[in-house]
Amino acid sequence: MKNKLPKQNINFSEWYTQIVKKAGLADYGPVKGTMVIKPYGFQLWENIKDSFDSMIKKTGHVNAYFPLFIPKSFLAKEAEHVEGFAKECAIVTHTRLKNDKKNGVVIDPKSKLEEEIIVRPTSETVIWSMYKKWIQSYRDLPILINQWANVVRWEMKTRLFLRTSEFLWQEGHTAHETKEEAKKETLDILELYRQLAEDYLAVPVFTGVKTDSEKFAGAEKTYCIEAMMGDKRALQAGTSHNLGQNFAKAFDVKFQTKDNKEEFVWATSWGVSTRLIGAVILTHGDDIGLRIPPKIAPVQIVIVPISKNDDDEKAIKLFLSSIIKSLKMAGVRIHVDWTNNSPGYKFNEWEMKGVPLRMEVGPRDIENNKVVLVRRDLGEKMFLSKQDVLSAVPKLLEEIQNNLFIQAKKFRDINTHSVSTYDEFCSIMKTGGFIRCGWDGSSKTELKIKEDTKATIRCIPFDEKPEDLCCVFSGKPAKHEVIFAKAY
RNA sequence: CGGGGUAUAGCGUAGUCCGGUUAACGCGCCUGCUUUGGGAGCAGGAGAUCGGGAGUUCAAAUCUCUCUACCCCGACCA
Repeated sequence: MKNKLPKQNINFSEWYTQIVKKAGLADYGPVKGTMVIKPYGFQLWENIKDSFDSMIKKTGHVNAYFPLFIPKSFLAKEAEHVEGFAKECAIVTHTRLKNDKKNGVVIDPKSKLEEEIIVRPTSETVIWSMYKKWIQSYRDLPILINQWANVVRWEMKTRLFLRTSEFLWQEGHTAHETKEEAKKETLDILELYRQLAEDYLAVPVFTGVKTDSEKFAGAEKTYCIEAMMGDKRALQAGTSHNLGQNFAKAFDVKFQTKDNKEEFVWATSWGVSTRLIGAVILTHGDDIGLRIPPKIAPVQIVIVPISKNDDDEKAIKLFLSSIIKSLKMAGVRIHVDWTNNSPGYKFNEWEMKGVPLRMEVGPRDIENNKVVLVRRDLGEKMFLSKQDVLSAVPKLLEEIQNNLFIQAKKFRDINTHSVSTYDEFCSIMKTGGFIRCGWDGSSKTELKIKEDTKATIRCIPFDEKPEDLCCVFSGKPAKHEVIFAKAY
């Protein structure tokens, strides 16, 4: 055995970094905190992206593109927003380099910009500066725009996919006539995020509201999906913000109502990022490698031919041609590994890359008119007749998709505890997991618990039942039932 | 950004404490032949100014300083 991964339970963090690199998902870029997404990882992203893109198009949203560069002054228009992002902005101050005998290339001081430009950490400000031009009357509303883009946040500590200085995401920015409509939009999108996570990524999530201290800088309310990773820590997988009239006021975006009154526009924004790939890895991965849910897997079935000579190879190609053709027609993403590596090598390689199904075809199978199928999620080996393969593969892919979700949900549920005393709370936090408990609603309590245990309130779940609960920390009657966890 | 650790060929390591020939090994890579049902074999070959820079010395992978990246633990975040 070579090229082995570290065991998850020995060093989960190291396991993560290694699998990302070994499975060919990504590599480090030359600038600190940057990431190269390699073809296998990018196909995964494209599949996630396409799934969500069609969801939002079905609900009336359209794509557009706004610039990477934002005037520095824009960021200052919304007070909380500056506060939230000022500390992590990349700033363009000059526009030219020049040659220097001593130091190679240096900044040309003559090219200093009058007003410095920031690289977007998120696009609310540019977008609302444009919406001001586009919106006059209620007839211009709603605006339901999304963009697929890169953003830059200068993070101190970075990790591939989970937190990089530059990342890819989608950001939706909508403008509405009424408060209710904006709220509905925020919640409708959250529901799409839940579907994306659970039905496509097979990642079970809690849905809920962020507390004030955890909400987006500039939002009235932030709704989120929160998932549990394989090390029992929480990952915020998507957020949907009800921005109220904050950005409309900051950018002076008013519209005329039907009865000819002037009113500020109501706004939402929402995003998911390449972090979702991290969620997939950390939710489903095991000591062998990745396990990618079939719906988003770049390769859904890999075929490993086993041939002893050229005649075998010819026979296998012939045997496979009709199978491959029909599977492709059925929309199955298929790859045949004709490399000269040994079968054992290929088995390990593709298991590490998380391909849901493997088909083995050798002389023995051809003789019996059969193929071998192996499920990545269970390691189960099956022998199927050639005729049965076509109907079995789509069914198996569906089963694997469901099973990954069930396994992840089971894991999350047994590691989600309801507690009523702070002693219990602390002892559970030592071993990890989610805790559901009462909270008195004060930021002080929240902060104190964070200082003690490193756990934060991931969300106030929609299905909370605070009625008979007391705050786990203060003992006061609970204002909310919340979910605590250590987060990524 | 603070504390601790690591950095030697694409990957994993030995050598570093105690400075001294041509920097060693396994895997991978290239060529050829033989192979192929759980990480194939033989033969030949390429590949490292020892993370970067500065210093001490007749001599530095080895000692000193500094910078950078990664890992673990804290503060910030999607």
